[in-house]
Amino acid sequence: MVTLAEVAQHAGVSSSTVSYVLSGKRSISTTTRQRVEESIRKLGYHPNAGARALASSRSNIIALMVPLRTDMYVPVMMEIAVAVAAGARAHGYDILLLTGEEGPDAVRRVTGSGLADAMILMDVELDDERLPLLRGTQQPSVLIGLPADTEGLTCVDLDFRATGALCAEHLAELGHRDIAVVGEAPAVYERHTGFAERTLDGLRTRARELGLRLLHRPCEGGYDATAATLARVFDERPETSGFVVQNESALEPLLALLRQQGRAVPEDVSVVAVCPEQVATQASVRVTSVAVPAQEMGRRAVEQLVGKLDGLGGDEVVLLAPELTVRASSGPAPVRP
Amino acid sequence: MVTLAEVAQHAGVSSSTVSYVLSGKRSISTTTRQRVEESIRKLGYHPNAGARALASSRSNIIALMVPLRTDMYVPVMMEIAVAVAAGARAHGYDILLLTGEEGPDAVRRVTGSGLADAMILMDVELDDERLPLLRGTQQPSVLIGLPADTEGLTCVDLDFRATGALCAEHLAELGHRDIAVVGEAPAVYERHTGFAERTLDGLRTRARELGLRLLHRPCEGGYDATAATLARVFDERPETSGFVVQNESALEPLLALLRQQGRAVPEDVSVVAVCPEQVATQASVRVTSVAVPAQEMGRRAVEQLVGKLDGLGGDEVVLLAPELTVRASSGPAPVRP
DNA sequence: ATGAAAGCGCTAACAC
DNA sequence: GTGTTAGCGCTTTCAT
Repeated sequence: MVTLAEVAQHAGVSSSTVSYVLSGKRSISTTTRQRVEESIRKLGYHPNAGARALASSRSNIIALMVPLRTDMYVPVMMEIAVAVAAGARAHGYDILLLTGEEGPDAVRRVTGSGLADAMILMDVELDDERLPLLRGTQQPSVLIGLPADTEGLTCVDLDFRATGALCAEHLAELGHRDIAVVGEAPAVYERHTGFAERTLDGLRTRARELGLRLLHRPCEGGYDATAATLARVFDERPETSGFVVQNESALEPLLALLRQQGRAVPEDVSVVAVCPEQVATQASVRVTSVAVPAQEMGRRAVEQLVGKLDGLGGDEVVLLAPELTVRASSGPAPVRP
Repeated sequence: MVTLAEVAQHAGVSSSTVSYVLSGKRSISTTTRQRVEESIRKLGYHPNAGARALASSRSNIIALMVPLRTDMYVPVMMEIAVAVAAGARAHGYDILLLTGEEGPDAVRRVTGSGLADAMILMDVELDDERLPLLRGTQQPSVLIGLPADTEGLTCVDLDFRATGALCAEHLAELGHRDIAVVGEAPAVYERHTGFAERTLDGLRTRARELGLRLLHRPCEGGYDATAATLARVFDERPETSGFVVQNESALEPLLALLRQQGRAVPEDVSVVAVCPEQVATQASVRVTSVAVPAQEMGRRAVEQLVGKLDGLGGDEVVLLAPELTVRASSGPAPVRP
């Protein structure tokens, strides 16, 4: 293994000079720099991560805690994770992947050992058990998601309340009066995941203001569960002409079911979804949707975190404004007989 | 920050004793051990990762390289990644997440800096550009996927050739004679990803042996692309009665399209898919499928790697045997007029 | 069964 | 602009 000292010797300079060439923390004459850089290349030198972390108290690693539940809104999570990884690398950081499984212990382990300089938490619950620990630590962190109390925390999330409101508005403008919300799986609500509850809240509030009737049903997703949900909806509210789909794995089944039932989209029924663009555009009907900007969320989270690590910027809640894209699945409400 | 020396002082022992209590590398009297453990708890001591890595030349970190392409067979990748992370933790390792983006450079960076003790590569191409580097390194590694030449490498993968063969056999047994393969996106073949080509190979070989006629069409997935593919298939081979779907994002669209065309599944057309269990069971028809055992692949990869790190076991190719589960989408071929 | 002490490779004062 | 050097916190011989 090539060490910094060997590089120094090879270049005929002191080890600190090599170190400073690497870090750029003090000015080096061009000739010296070139000599050092050449030695580095020739010897194939790579700084030792452990030694560097020990000496500098910085690992240049960001921990990313992703939910263990692999069965839920997976594509979005993956997209965020990859965006975080890419963004982190762009700032010189590597990503340590933690699964939610370990829970708060993982936070302790990572902060305690200095394994990571900072952390990003995904899938934050409204009253997340990891939050007290974060508040009590020096370690900078950013949440992707929004807990009930954001005091002392930095959060990045789509403004799901506005998202819900936007969906309600869109359907209201088209003349729909009876709206059904195909929600997330019951477990998501039981865990009090912020985004699900906020979306619903935005939906309900705006619906009330606009005089819409709203029916909300959690839905596991998949064909059978969606079929059951749909049957219940039309049973209880036959007049329903607008759907807001929150669980993306219920989207395609819903469209297929409506088709089977002879309900035309968007002539008889309008459908609006909250999902990644890809899902909306690849479905059997181009679906009017509010995109979950996974990439941007990941990118912004890293930016916030790097800002904190560099001592700039404090706690802040970044809520991304939702954008609704009208596609082929929504249209004027059918004329009532 | 609490250091090992502080623990030692608090417990009234030398620092080496504390170190040995932690590592268990030499016998300690019960009384001493208890005193030390108590001090550790009382002081809230956490070993410093950097120092440990420097002194022991082991980071207890495994690097995991996942493909950057977030749009492809994502759920499987995510499932594998999470399984790897969980498995690694169970063996005392953390996971460093690398995106394929950096390519071979990431391998150099990680091996050179001692950031990770070993690495797991996903999404391996038949002639992957990272392989020469791996062969030339001391760093243990495991591939998830199978390159063309496995000499000197350890690989874990589903036996995709057998998977293809299994699908062909199943349809042949049911009396089907004209089979169409809805393949992966063209880009997947262009990159010469092993699993796609092997599946096709297994399919073709067995089909020939069984006297089946086989039509293979790459397919981007999504509704429109699948519709186009389906149209071409029936155009060229109107007699087609069996489908093997390899691209999971073409599965639900295919089922919906067949339904729309009035082709009953499985009475008129049989469908067999290669996909995760969840996709097969949540589709609009319970789909006969060969499961991609993502969890087990991740688990096995970690086991292989830990074995290597512990000096046991050498290079090995672990091919998991495919299992076909018959569900509602496949049945006897329709009687020809 | 325990201690003492020599590094591991790098960073960052402190010198000049 | 460059060199010298004292640690960073831990592991691991070598002693006893």
